[in-house]
Amino acid sequence: MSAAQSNLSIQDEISAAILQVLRDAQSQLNCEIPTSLTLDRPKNRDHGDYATSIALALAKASGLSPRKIAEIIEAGLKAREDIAAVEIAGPGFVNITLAKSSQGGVIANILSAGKTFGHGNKLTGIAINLEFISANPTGPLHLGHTRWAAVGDALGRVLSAAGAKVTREFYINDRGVQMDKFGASLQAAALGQPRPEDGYHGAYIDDLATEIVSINPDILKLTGEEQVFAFRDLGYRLQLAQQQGVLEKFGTHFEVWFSEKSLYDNNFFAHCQEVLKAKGHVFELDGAIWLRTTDFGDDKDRVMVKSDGSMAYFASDSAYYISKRERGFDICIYMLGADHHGYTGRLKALAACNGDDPEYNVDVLIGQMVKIMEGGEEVKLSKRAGTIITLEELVEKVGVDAARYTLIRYPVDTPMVMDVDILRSRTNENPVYYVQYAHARICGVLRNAADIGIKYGAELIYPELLVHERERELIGALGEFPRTVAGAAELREPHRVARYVEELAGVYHRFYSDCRVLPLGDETPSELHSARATLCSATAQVIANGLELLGVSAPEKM
RNA sequence: GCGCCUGUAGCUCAGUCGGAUAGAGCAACCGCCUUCUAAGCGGUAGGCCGCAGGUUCGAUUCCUGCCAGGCGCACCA
Repeated sequence: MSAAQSNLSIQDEISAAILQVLRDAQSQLNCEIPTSLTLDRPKNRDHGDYATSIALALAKASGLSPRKIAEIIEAGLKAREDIAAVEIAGPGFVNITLAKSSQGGVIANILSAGKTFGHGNKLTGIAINLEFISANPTGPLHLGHTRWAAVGDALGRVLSAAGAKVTREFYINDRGVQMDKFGASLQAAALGQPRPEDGYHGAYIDDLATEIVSINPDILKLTGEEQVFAFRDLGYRLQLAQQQGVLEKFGTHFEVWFSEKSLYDNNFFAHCQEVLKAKGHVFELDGAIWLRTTDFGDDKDRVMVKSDGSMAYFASDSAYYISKRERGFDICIYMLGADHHGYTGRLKALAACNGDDPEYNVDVLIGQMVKIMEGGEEVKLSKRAGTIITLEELVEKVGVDAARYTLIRYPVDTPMVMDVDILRSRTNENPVYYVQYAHARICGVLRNAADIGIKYGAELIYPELLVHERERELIGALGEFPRTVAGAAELREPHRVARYVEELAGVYHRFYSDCRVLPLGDETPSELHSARATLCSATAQVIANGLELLGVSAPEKM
């Protein structure tokens, strides 16, 4: 049975086979057999296509020498047709070289799966709430938000590819003192008065105030609080619409825009308080209502309702979490800025107070700061002062693809520096071009193939002809895509997809320079030309699928 | 004081359950375009993987301590 028919990748088949061999040898090994193992791709190609160190790992428990265990594996795999050679190396590594013909399975899989190649079922049936950005609707989205706009969206795509049912959600902080300060700042700007000291000072406030007055001139006739509220509410609507528009253009789409204010509609908060109370972790002290999060490892208990009767921010956090769970989400992912990392403990404790498993139901990702350099100097960020780099400005400077790609290709827990000058340059200092160029290059080759009548496709794989070292590397790299996507989903690390796609692009470029795809001059078209063109089309598919997961375009021409 | 994150090549950074000779791009130097996109490819050079212990057959990876940098520790939002 071929890999395509079984819908299992060749690695999966072989690792399953090794596990079976080990289980069959249970009596000799006399130790617990692991339920899964992954085959590594050795860096050194003398070590075959795949390698495992399982024999070394089991040596101690079984009391057998690693080499002895390796020999058992070798003997058990020998009969397989899809394996050309099994070698035992060093202290007990098992190196496996695939049969040429079996390598074709990867290409067949890619061509038959098309856009869904790389998708898996690791998270099938799991409903995930993915909350990110969640900016105050009091100003434009800045660079920190932009990192999440790119990474959060990509993570959503990756989780979906792994089978999860993903809902991207933007939590709108539309109540509380920040909103009131926003209203007061807009009012002051419209009336030509000095802004409140602790208000918003960016230049956008003037523009927004002007826009509000032109939409609703009567607002100037209002007085006092009524006028502040009118500015606040209209300003909120305009600013939210502005954020939504910018995000759509950025390719980041939210299924749900969740209003914090709505948590207090229809007594929802009271309901949440009851839910938590019933679980036994709510108490009163000094006239305030608390959640005893210290029962579950938080460093202090948290106030929900203050002694003056107003709602603490944590009241919203609690109600919002309850809402997510009651809406049926199994896993709630929070993507927060580094300045909010202190939230992790209380969010996990909150889940525990609700009777959930904080390690499973809550997943907090902390994103470190983004700095931006331009002209060799750091552009300082200060939202209040208004000298900010916004998402829009960044996109104007470097374009959506470069912005998204660069933000995604680093793990979020490392601080990153974006150099605008580099991102503007169209060289391979700029990895997004390197990858996109590989895709465009392949598309060019395939256009030419069509022009001169070289056929390619699933029935023209000819794996036994693809014996060149570069071809082997390329096929091997293509086969890694599904595992990369699954790992990225499981670890919540979409940057792995970006790194993978860079690696794949590099392997392709090397293949391209060493292996002529199309006939040269008056050379007669052969099966090898078709085989290589087919390999090219599979590669283009995988690069496109990878870029799709990042929300970055895969151009056919550059 | 407590907590989270980070420390890998001159620079920017990869390196999932511990594996074989630690990688990429840039910067430096040397090569490759009369035929598929040179936005590309090949080569040279560049490393106490922060420091010190520990666990292990084996540690950049896990544990402890220390040093350095960033961030946070409200009845603020």
